[in-house]
Amino acid sequence: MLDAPVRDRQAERRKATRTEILQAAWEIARDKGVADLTLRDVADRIGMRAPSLYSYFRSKNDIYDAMFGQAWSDYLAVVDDVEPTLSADPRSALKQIARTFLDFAIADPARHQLMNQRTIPGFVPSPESYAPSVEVFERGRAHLARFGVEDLDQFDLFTALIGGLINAQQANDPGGDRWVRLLDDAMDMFADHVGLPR
Amino acid sequence: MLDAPVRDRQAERRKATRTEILQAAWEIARDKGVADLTLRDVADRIGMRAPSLYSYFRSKNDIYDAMFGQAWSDYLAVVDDVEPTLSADPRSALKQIARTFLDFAIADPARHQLMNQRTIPGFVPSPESYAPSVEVFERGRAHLARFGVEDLDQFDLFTALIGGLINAQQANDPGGDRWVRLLDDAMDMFADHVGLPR
DNA sequence: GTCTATACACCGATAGAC
DNA sequence: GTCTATCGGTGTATAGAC
Repeated sequence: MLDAPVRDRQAERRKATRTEILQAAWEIARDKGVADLTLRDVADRIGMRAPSLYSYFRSKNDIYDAMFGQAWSDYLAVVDDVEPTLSADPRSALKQIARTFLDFAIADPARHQLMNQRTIPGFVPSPESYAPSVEVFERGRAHLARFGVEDLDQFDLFTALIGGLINAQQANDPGGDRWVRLLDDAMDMFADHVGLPR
Repeated sequence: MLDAPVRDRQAERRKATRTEILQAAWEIARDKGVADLTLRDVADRIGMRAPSLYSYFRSKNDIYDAMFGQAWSDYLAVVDDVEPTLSADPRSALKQIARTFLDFAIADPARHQLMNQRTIPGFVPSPESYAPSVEVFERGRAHLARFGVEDLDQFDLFTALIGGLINAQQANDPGGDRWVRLLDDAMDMFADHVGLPR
């Protein structure tokens, strides 16, 4: 009996194909909207037939689920990069945290819709895909707690405020900056409310 | 040549059928989600075949458009009812205005999605259907202006704040009250920010 | 294992008989 | 005005070629 090979070339290939499928799906989602994604479009883009995708994902919602997890993992990586560079001044750090999230959302509205809205019929993220989003949430909470903002209600208000600006922007002035440019003002309002020093 | 009849029975009947179609559409939207609405379901509910709907609406998006306009007109009627009863105290009135909008949104999530999110593929409200939402917007702006909150940026922040709470509620804790119960606190935060008396 | 061909049920929309 | 029939498109399932 032979030893198992050190590298599992087949598993590597499989994973590479999955990545290729997801990449194509993201391109189409950015282009036509995440709700207008079709399996035939995805397959076409990588030279496959639609049913072949079922060798890599159990359903279309499974693809959405992988995209959801990937998006939040990507943002978690952004948080990892940004966190060490955050200002020691609470008010400045608050604005940096908010700005980072907002920039990420605005850069890709389709991704934001998938990550933060529950708008795709029948799609509910799996616990595994949901995990990185929970981690991002906890990171933010922990960081604000260092400033003395420890109340969950206050953190919920913080996230709702940022999300509200993003949603208003995308729904009422897509591509513009009417709401987005209010972010710093909004963060000052919040900082005052929770008693951060000026 | 005969005089035209005083009542146009045919037009009345036509309008009644349109109303019946919309009513059925709302029931299904509430039940299965606004994005899961199908013409066959709507037709079935009123004892028609799907193609017959095209005698009353030019497309499915036309139905969405009528629903959009109806929802905002309904809310405008709510505003009409509530406005005379608003408190003379700016801070209290602010909370009443916000609470009214939030209650309307939470009472029917499908309606809120249609009214305030741009999430249905290919649907863009027509100018006629958009008009009542503009009117609601102007009413709110005018009312806040009476308290000295005249800056458009401040009003935009006000609407984003309320919408953010609603969206966070529906996306992360549907049916609960984790974000919704923060409304009064959020309104106090905003009132402080714009300098309303305590 | 990977992919294709084929099929099914459903969708919005249209044509045409009555 | 309402119907039947049908079209092209969708997600999904499966049998079978390689």
